[in-house]
Amino acid sequence: MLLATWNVNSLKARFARVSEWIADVQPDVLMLQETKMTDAAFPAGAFAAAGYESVHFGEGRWNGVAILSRVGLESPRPNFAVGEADFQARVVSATCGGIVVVCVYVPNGRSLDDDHYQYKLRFLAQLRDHVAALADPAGDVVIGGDFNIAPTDADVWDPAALVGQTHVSAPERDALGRIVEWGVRDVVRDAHPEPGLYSWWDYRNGSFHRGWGMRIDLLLASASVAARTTWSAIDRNARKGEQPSDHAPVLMEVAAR
DNA sequence: ATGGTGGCCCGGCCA
Repeated sequence: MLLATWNVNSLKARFARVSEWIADVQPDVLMLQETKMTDAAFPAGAFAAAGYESVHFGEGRWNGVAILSRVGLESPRPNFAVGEADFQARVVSATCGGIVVVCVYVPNGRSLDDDHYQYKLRFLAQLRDHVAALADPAGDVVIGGDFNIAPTDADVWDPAALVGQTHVSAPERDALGRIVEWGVRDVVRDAHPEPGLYSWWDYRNGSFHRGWGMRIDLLLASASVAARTTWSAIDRNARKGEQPSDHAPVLMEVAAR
C-alpha cells in the first residue's frame, strides 16, 4: 500500500499536475494540503473517475485538506475530534485500508512573536489529543501532512540562517515531539539519515536550484506501520517543471499485515 | 535571505 502526502498550494492551480502525478505514481492513499477551495469546488468526480474515494474539508480561499483513497475510505471526519473545532480547515481524518489516516496542515506560525505562533503551538497540542482520541498507538496509524516544522537542524539547509525563526524553534519541535512520543515514527528520516533531504523550497530567490530547502512535510507512522514500511521517498522531481507547488510529495510503501 | 515568487482575487494577505 502506497501512501503519500502533498501540499499542492491550490488544487485549482495544481489540478493538472496532481492528476498526472496520480496517474504516474498510482498512490493508494493521498493526503492533500492547501487545496484552497470550497467543498463544492473540490473535484471529487474527477478523482472518482480515476478510482479514488475522497473526503475534502475546505473553506475557500485558504487552507483546505483532503484524503483520496482507492483502498476504501471509512469514518471520514473533518476537523478535530476533541476540544473546540478549529476555525480553519486544517485537519481531516479517515480510515483507509485499515489504517487510521490523519491529514494535517499545521499553521505556519509566521514569527515567534506573532499570535499565529501561539495558535500553531495550541494546534499541535490539540492534534496530539485528536490522534489519541481517534486511534490506538498499538494499531495502524499514519499522520501525514505539512507540519511547518523541521524536526531537527539536519532538516534545513542552513540552521544558522534560521535562528529565531519559526519552523525550527524549540517549542514547536517539542510539540511535534509530544505527538511522536504518543507513538509514531518519522519513517522517511528513519530510512534516510543523510542531510540535504527537503520537501519544501521557497519560490523566491531560486531556492530550489540553490538547495535552500526544509523537510517540513512528514509521514508519521505507528510502530506496526513503521515496521511494515518497505520504502519511502521525497519526490523532488515534482518540484521541477511548469507551475510546481513549492512542496514535493512524500511517499511510503507499507506491506500488508 | 527579509524578499527578487506565487496563490488567492484584483489591493493586500498569506506562505
